[in-house]
Amino acid sequence: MAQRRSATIKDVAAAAGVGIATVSRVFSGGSVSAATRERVLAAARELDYRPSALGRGLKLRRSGGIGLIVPDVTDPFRAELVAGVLACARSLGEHVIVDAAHGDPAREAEIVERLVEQRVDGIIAVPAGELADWRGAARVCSSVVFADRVLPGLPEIPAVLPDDAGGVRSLTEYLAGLGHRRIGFLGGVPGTPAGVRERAFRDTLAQLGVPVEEDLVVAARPARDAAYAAAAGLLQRRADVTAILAAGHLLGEAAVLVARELDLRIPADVSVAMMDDVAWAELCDPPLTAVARSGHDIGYRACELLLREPARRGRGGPVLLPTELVVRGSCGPLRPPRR
Amino acid sequence: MAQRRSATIKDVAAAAGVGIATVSRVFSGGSVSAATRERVLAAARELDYRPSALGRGLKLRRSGGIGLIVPDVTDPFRAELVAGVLACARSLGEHVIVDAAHGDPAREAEIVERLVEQRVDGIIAVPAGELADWRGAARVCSSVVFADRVLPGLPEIPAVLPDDAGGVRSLTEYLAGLGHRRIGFLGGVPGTPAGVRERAFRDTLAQLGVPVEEDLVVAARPARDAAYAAAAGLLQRRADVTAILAAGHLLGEAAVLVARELDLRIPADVSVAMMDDVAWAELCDPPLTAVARSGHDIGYRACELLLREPARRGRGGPVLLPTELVVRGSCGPLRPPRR
DNA sequence: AAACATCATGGAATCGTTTCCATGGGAGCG
DNA sequence: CGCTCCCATGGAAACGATTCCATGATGTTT
Repeated sequence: MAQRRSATIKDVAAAAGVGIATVSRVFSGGSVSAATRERVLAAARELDYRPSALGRGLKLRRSGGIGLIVPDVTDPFRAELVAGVLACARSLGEHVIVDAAHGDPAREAEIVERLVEQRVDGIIAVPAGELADWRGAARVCSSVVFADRVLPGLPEIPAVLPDDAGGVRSLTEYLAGLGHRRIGFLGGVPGTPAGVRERAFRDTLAQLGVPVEEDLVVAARPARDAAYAAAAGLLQRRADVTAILAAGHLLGEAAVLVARELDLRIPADVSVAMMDDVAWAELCDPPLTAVARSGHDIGYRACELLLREPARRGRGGPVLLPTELVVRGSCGPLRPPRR
Repeated sequence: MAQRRSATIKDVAAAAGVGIATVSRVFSGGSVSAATRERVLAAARELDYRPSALGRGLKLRRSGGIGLIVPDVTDPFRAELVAGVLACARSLGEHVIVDAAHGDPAREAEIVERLVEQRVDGIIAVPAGELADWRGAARVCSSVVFADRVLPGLPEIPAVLPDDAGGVRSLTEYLAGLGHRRIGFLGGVPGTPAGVRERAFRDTLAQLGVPVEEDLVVAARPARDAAYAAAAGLLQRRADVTAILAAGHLLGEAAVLVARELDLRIPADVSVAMMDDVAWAELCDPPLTAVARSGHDIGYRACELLLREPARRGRGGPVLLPTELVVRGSCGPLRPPRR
């Protein structure tokens, strides 16, 4: 029972008195007579045999797994995305190799390299940069699907994205509808994909006839300290802003903390709304108005695109998933300015 | 350049005019003369060759990856744990196959089966139940380390655990020190590993000479709705509780929401403290006092135990990692009872 | 200068599967 | 009864790497 090395298909064949081809058929669904099948299964059970995915993978030239690269698994939105990929992959019988690139293109390139060596059946990535050999990976052994983000230099890679622009637009319109005119925008650094959101903000304001004050649009790296600094800078510099639109949950968090620090009441003194409806938005006091994009759906959809719709991939541009405005209590109508 | 099938070691050998053994040595660190090595690398680059982990794995009988099973990757604490495992695995050159069992032992058993077939070098699990063949997995191809939780029936499996008992003790002592005597305990269902926390709560109270009222100890399944129901039940049934100790972040969240619903001010009407220092604890108003256990450390340590200290595994019982009481503003001194 | 140790190198076996192809027997049909 | 057809089955050749072992060419020692 406790054999030195785990049983192989050969051992099972010998024990059942059949050829290895027959054992293989039993386990991978070939046609085998009922009696033989039973004998083989009994022998396999007896020997505690598990087919080796390595042997099979070598022969089949695929590992039966996919790779998933995210910036950070602890970000609640990314965690949801991971969960979505996991759910879809499981339903399709594939396993998932997950790794975090932490926003570092070099690290990401290493991960891609490794996944290609593993001969994964495909890669889903929230890409950090163009350093990795995305084209090579897509060509050599597997296909690539981007999720949540795209890379400007690689338009041919299929992608599944949240409708960020639509989300920002609805937030902006909502705030403007409440009467706000001096709306602070906390966004990401210009070079990054965050540009979509800032653009949507500007466009919507322009469309509503509200002038954009450059001074009210600030950018921060995606990190807690940077977000906090940006929010503090904005709120201290411009005591006359009446609303803050945070382009991400880290920025929203920063806005809330800074407001509390400065003794500004939400929404009496300043309204706050953000992108990303993470769990704490509801726990905040007051609960935060936010735009929800479903990380789960994005991950699930990306995985489907990768594994079950090879034909549709990349046709008709990226798949856009809808966002939803969740109104809570953090935004109020315009009041006379403070001070 | 865009060959039909990706280049193999044979192609590289032929292109470089050497034997395949030499190519193998170049890539896996054997001794090769500098000139030959250069020729081989040039040929490999030319052919865009990547060694196949499948071929290597078959020969070496190991895949170079480990498996990680958690109940749910979207739980912030579990996400941190995943990040810790990822960090350690990366530093040791292994990849990680992640899957979520969602608390279902049957699903977990399937995942274990799959990982064994993949011939992973080891499995780290936050186990859901004893249905999976943990012993078999540990024996056949890989070793198993439990993280964050253990299974009573499997004491021989090594484990890395937070010092839950210590954490609950410090919370209980803290609340009692503020004068609280009627402390409500929101815990997990009895059968589960959550028992450790309840036991620590009871023991600490006994030690402090405070009688335990059974009516104040309630249990909930680890889900939002169940947690909310438990918290609501407790606070409505016993309007005289002056403090709540939530044994997990979901329960803490429920306590905060229910208190808000019932118009109880924190900490004026009721003090709230919880296990798990998740991100929103700081964003809450008032910020929540909590006990921090580092998911990252638990994951990292479990991975180290699995991969680099096979000798120390399982000796001297589970590894206990310290917890830390983070005092914020959600607990106040005892006041005259409400009503 | 002979014997020997050292080193780079290639050949070949091996890891555990899948799958093509050949074989043999039984059933169906004329 | 003989022929064909089909189906279950086994043998053997991949798949792409590692590694033991043998070989020849060096360099070292007495």
